[in-house]
Parts: sequence; structure tokens; C-alpha cells
Amino acid sequence: MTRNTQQKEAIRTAFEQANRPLSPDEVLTLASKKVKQLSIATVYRNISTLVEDAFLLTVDVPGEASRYEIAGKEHHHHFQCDECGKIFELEGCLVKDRPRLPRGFRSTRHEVFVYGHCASCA
Amino acid sequence: MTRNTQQKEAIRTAFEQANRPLSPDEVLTLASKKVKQLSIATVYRNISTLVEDAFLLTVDVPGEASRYEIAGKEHHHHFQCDECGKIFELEGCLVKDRPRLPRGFRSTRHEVFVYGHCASCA
DNA sequence: ATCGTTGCAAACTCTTTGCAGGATT
DNA sequence: AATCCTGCAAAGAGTTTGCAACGAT
Repeated sequence: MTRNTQQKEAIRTAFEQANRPLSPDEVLTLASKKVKQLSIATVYRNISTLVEDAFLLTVDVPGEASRYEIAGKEHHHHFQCDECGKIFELEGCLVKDRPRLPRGFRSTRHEVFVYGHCASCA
Repeated sequence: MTRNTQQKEAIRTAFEQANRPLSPDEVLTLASKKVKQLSIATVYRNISTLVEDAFLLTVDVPGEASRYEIAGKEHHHHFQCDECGKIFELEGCLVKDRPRLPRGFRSTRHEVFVYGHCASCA
């Protein structure tokens, strides 16, 4: 039986209000405003639970800590700001229809990361 | 003054023969065949040097250890096999001409990762 | 012989886990 | 009251660094 703790509530709210993929560290910072003694271990544990519950989805990022975003969205890709490091969701798919692969290779999915400057860091 | 040690030679050769991006761990395995007491610390140190020397380029991979590939190639993307985890280089660019970004965002570059099965694991 | 490089082990960082106390139902 | 969850601290995994010995020049 899963319980509704202040910590879990604060973590879920952080994702709903941020509207972008968050790292565990970002979650700690944001959710600590509501539950000030929140520990990083609790953040990790709750993120795992929320992924299992399919409330969150893992976003693996090149060379960085994984981010997590609210699940259920359409196929999309991500943008990382070179300045602030924040990750944002992009709408739509950026890949050409038919990726050319070496013979014998079969593709099942793809990920695209766009880098540059976000609106706040422009 | 940089010296030509057996270790560095074995590491450089590993990249030349592998013909795909390698992780430090893969480098250790491959280069150990020639210099059997090779240590992982030496692999990391030599990779850093080779990146500084612009012989290697870092390939940041989503959710995995960075790989390194021989520098100087044309713009391309990467493929990771879901079975064996190896990373391969793909030719050409897979992204549509004009990525649609939120207002105020400016993009400078992109990375694409294709996943599936390689020829050996098909 | 000099001094850059190596291997080992310790240090770090990020993430996970054990445990006893605390909070939710 | 029962037991799930939390905070703390220790344990892991991957990468980096200090240091004395080694080896390329």
C-alpha cells in the first residue's frame, strides 16, 4: 500500500510546475522549498517509484545525469541550453523519414538532442 | 615533451583497429592484449591526452559511459545496438533541415542516436 | 640521468542501500 | 498500532588523483 507523504507530494508537484525534464538534483532544490529537510536519497527513491508507477519517464541525456519528465506525451525530442544546462521538450520529430543504416542493421527507435541557447539565456 | 610508451601505442592502436567509438572499459580490454598489465587509470589518462591532442573526440552517450572516436570525420551520428551495447558510426545527417524551436531559442548543433540491432546481433 | 608515465591505492562524485526512528493510514 | 517511508550514513560503481617506482629519451 503506497502512502501519500509530504515528500512525494512535493516531488510530484515540482515536476508539474517545472514543465521540463528535471534531474534528481533539480528536484531536490525545487521540492526542498516545500519540505525543507528533504534528502537526496528520498528524491531518488521517489523518482524510482514514480517511474514504476508510469507517472514519470526517464530521459537519458548524453554525458549528464538522467532527467525525468511526466509520462504520456507524444513522441518528441529535447533541447539543452549550453548556458544554463536546463533541458526542454521540443515538439514533433526532427528525424528524416528513412535513416540510412549499414547493411544488416535494423533500427527500432531514435533520440535527438538539440543544443544552443534557451530563451532566458539568449 | 610527450613520450611514446607501449601503453599509449596500444591504446591508439585499439582505436585504429576497432573502427567504432570505444568506452574506457573497451579500450582496457582491447589494449590489454598487447600490454597485459595495463591499468584503467592509464587508459583514462591517455584518453584525456589523446583528446587534448585532437587525435580523439568525445562521444557523449545517453545514459552510458562516454565513448571516444578518432577525430576528423565528417558530421555524422551514432547507432547503439540494444543487444551488445556497442556503438557504431552512421554516415550522413539524419535531421530535417529546419528544426522548429520555441520562440527565443537558438540552436547551434544536434546529436542523434539510433537504436536497434547491429548486423552481428540481428 | 632526467623527468614524463605507470600502477596502485586512496579520493571523489553520483547513486543505491541498510537501518532505526518517524509519519501515514 | 502496523508498517511504509524518511533521514542519515555507509556502501557501490565509475572516474580522477597522489605518490613512489619505472622507463623513454
